[in-house]
Amino acid sequence: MTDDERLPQPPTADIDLVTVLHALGDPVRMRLLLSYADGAEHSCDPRGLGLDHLHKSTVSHHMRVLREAGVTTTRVAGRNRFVSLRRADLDARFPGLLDALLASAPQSAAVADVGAGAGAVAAGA
Amino acid sequence: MTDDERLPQPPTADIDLVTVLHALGDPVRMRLLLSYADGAEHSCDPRGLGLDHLHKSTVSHHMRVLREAGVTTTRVAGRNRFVSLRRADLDARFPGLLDALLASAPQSAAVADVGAGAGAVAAGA
DNA sequence: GGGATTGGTGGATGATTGTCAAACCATCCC
DNA sequence: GGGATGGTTTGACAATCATCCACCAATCCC
Repeated sequence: MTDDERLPQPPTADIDLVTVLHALGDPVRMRLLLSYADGAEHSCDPRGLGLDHLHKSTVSHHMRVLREAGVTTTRVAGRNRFVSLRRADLDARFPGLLDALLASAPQSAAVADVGAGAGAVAAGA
Repeated sequence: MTDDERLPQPPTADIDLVTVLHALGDPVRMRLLLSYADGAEHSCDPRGLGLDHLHKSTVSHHMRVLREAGVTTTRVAGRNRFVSLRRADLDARFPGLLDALLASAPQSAAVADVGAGAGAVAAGA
């Protein structure tokens, strides 16, 4: 499960705060973060996340930025990639940051802004 | 004191999380944030902040970005500008965020040479 | 194998952005 | 008035970035 192949990502100690903030300082990536906040693994399919207006490659680009910043991890399983939040790593490196962000974000990054959020693709499944 | 003229800034309710994160997703502005974390008012002089390598207009630009994002407030007194953190506003809008940032930042945005707290400026000069 | 599915790569392009330089403006002080 | 001081504005320029498009790569299923 969790020991599949993973796309390259920075080790926990190398996660840089400014890089993380830069990654999250974009409405699309903030929207992705909110989706990943449920702790579940998500496919790369942006449908249902209110990002239908974006090209697939654009979403792919944003997910890469999040991963390279250390925000997410991507597990490769067959032709699917399962993206999830590196919550433990982020909490260890920046205690309280993620909680504060997730508590504050919905007010500023309302789903209505980007579209209707139908929820996680793989959440709970 | 605090009712001098102030440069334009967004009202508290309009401070947007993504905009704030975008503003802080830059090493120079993160450095400024750390300087302002002492709660004091600071002149626009970047000397002593480890930003000596930057042109003054560049620093001015970064301070404008911070102010327009709602991170700082600027009081105009004579020919001086006194910049300070909008800590109460930020805490009200994003509880815990600033604390988490300031607790985490020094690890990532360490400044090599700054040994003097010459950043804080007494208004009575 | 052949086709469908899932997702990424690379190029192109327009928009932001970080930076410097020089000019400018307001204020203080002699 | 005339400098000197503190800071902003404007313009220019290179770098980064977000986005789209067309094509590609790996995998699953029949």
